[in-house]
Amino acid sequence: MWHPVVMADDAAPPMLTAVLEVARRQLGEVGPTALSLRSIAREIGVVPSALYRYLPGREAILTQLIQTGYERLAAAVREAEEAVPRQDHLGRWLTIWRATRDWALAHPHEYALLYGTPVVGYAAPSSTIEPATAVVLMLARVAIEAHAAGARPAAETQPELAQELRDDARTIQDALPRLGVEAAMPSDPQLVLLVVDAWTTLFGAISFELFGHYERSITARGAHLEALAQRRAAELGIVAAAPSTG
Amino acid sequence: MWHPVVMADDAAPPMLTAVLEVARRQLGEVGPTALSLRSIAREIGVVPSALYRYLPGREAILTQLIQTGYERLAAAVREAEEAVPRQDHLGRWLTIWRATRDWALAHPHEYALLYGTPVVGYAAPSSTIEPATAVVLMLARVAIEAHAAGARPAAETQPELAQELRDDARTIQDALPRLGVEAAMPSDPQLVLLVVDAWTTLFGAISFELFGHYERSITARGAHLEALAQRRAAELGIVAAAPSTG
DNA sequence: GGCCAACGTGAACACTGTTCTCACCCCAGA
DNA sequence: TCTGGGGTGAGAACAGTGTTCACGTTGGCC
Repeated sequence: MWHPVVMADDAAPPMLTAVLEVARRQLGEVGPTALSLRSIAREIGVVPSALYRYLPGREAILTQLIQTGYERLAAAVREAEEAVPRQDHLGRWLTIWRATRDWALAHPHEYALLYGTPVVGYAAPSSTIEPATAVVLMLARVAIEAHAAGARPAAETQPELAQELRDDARTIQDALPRLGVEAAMPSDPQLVLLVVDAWTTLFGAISFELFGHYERSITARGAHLEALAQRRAAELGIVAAAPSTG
Repeated sequence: MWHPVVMADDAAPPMLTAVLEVARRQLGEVGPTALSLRSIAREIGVVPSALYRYLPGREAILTQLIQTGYERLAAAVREAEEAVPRQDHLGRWLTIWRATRDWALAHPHEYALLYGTPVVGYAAPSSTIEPATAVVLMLARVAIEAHAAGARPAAETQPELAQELRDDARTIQDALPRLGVEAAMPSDPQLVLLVVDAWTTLFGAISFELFGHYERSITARGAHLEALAQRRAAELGIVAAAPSTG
């Protein structure tokens, strides 16, 4: 059992913030598994055991980094997306994809901590799964607003869906308002599932790129992600807004 | 520098095979980063330094496990796929997806070693990237055979492709015969790129499932992967072969 | 002024990967 | 039959890790 410092946001001990600062800096250089508590203490100029006054152990540092990592990723993507005109749904959609990839390339080890092999144990603490939903929620918001503006999913990509999957879709749909997505959504479960599809593709592609699986096949990584984003947008019926002679 | 035992397939030292056997067994329990050379030596009943007669270090064990891991995955998927009638392209396609997921669920740590955060260093040795292509090659073969049988990609999912991406597609296409895929393929780059898309989706979804990102959203994981496979098949024009009253 | 709690130190333990020296043992050649 | 010699594994050692615990010091409050 461990009780000190309930990690309340108000008045965080300066040492704690120093630990997380140094930890994130070192994470930019060495990767999650190589991140060393002793090395962090060394850089702060303190003996390793001193950190145990503020943290229950090494895993807690990683958990904190995961949580703020999701928030930093979300902030970067949100900032990029908000610069695009609201009615340009395709532009917003593509921007989310690009900004996510840009952030991942700029912070590969931090990305690996979030989306690579879990290192804290195989069940993520619930405190880390809520901020993790930010990017998919942004995708969902764009898809919903595009739908409200008349976009319709391509009809031919509609296999018969298993009932349990329809139930998942409905549960997700019902949870959206609570997560800040004002969803006056059609009862069609296809929309949510297509968003989950796109979300999976986005991070699947970035992970493949960063983890070396495109090594001798796809070299035009940016263009490749762009094509994926376009295809997923097309499935959702999200098309270019500007005057296009199509 | 390190020279003994060039890892030739003929007459591998029994200790070496024992190491890899025990290593894979332990990998089934603890995960790649926790895999310990000392623990392996302990189980064999030998002192740690003894292993250095046969291996240059811990990373070499992981590299070996990666290589044979890809081969084991490929074997499992191939066995399942070969049980499906050749002309049932959709059935073969879906079987590849299911078999890959089944193997991943049965060997989560081994899957994490292959498709999670790289642990051997950020450039995979070239000996490990060739067997890694087996699954995507199987997807490609089915897509090509379906195409030869008349399947055509959906026309509307065709954004203008960047030239560099078309070049990648051509390079891949040219490499296929050398990799055992007898490809009398159309010059359309779309087909290869759609296969890469599907490949990315497949492992993206499995990684999301295993690494906990579907934790409170998608619970019907099997049905979900099935839907993804169906959608990717539809984009490639792979449809059910049997008499179906559409 | 004295007390108490928070703080950081230092030593220690149990691990890890890796290197090096040393003894053994078996087999080839004289 | 004796004698090397080479491959083999043991053992100790080094540097590093996460974690625990007992010990001083120090600063603020009564």
